[in-house]
Amino acid sequence: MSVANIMLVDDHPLLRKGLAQLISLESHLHVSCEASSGEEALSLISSTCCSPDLILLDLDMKGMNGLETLNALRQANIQCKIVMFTVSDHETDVLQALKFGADGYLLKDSEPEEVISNISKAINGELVLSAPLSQIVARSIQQGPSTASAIEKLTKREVEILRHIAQGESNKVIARKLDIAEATVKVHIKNLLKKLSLRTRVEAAIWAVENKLT
Amino acid sequence: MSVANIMLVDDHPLLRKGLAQLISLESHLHVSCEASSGEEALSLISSTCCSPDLILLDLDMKGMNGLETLNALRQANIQCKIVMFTVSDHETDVLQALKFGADGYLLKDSEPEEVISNISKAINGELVLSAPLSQIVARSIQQGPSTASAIEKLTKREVEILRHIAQGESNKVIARKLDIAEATVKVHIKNLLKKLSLRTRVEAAIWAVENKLT
DNA sequence: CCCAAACTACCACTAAAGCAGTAGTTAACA
DNA sequence: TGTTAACTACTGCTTTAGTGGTAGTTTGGG
Repeated sequence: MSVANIMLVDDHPLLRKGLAQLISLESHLHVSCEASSGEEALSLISSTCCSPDLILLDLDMKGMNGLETLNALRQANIQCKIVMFTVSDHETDVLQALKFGADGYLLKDSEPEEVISNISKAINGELVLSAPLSQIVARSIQQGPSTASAIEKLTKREVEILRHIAQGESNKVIARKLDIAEATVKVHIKNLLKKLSLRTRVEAAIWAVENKLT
Repeated sequence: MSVANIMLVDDHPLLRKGLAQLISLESHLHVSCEASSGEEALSLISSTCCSPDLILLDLDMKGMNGLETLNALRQANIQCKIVMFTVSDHETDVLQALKFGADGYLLKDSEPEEVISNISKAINGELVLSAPLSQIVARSIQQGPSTASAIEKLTKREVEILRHIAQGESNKVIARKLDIAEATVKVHIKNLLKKLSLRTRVEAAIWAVENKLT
């Protein structure tokens, strides 16, 4: 293969610089364009201003986050390799990314050499994961598709109510805001707790915060 | 002034590379050494292997975090400029850092030019803050030293119990684990809620998680 | 030595949360 | 068309949480 074009999507300019510089040291890799947000990435891609062979995509961005961007890109039928590049080693993020069609998931605290070699592998069609993540993925497969897409099992209403719980609101307040009976709120909470295998609203709030549902 | 020596402390090798490269473009700045953890930074400094004019210190690191490192450096009577460099715009982090004697607080999503100019200013003795933070700091000063060091107002026992709340445990469970009466747990919670200006254990749990007390 | 703060404990009470079961309406779907 | 899932609502009940007040012990600092 000649030279692979790479697109960087990250809202930290400095990290982009670091990555770009690192990549520029490799003769077979070339950073063809950069975006500082999911929205920008989408418009760049769709306007065919650049057609990278691989996209390095940050997860934790303002506005449209990495997973949403990934999903949007795949919906738009973008076929190039997409590798997530993030600090999050949360199981849900990893599994969601893979589910949405990511070709890899690398952690930002990896060694530079590892990042480069993984990018190269991804370009050649390998699915690459940062070492610490293999266990997580393996474990989740053993346990079945339970913990991972837990949130997908929730109905819209349940997710909505979970967000309110994660704001510390009481059932009464939630009921008033959603204009439904407090009893109904309780029902939804009972159901969502069961789906998430949690026991109390406190655990639900913690879960929501840790999974950035806020 | 001739050339200012800068030390980078961050557990992301890539970000260090990016920063180093950016800084190397400035003739009056020079990266004299790097550390990937707070512990490493301390040992490098104390062994006088390097004596930087300014330290760029990440907040969110494994092991010893940025605030602890900052504190340790100041305790060790290190007089050089120390500027925090992080993604966190949490009020508590900013105020804690300033309290511990940081000479600045920059956000990682700043523009590179802004970072460079702020580093230069810090070296010249200015206290530098990323733009979005000025408001936060100003507001907190208006409101008095309340929200900031909230956690410092908590007693050891209260912090301990707060951690348990942040695990989703009930009063009964906490009481059993700490081998005290449930009524006592309630008293501690009542007190810590008041100190943190919160109303329920759910809010406390959220607070704890968001402030990484877990 | 005394004081203040922290930690402990109890009581009584109100409010909130959670569980179980029943049941009506709507909308999607086979 | 019948079935299922989601959303809604209610009752009744038990458990947990939270507030107020009182009060004893311990501990560190002036």
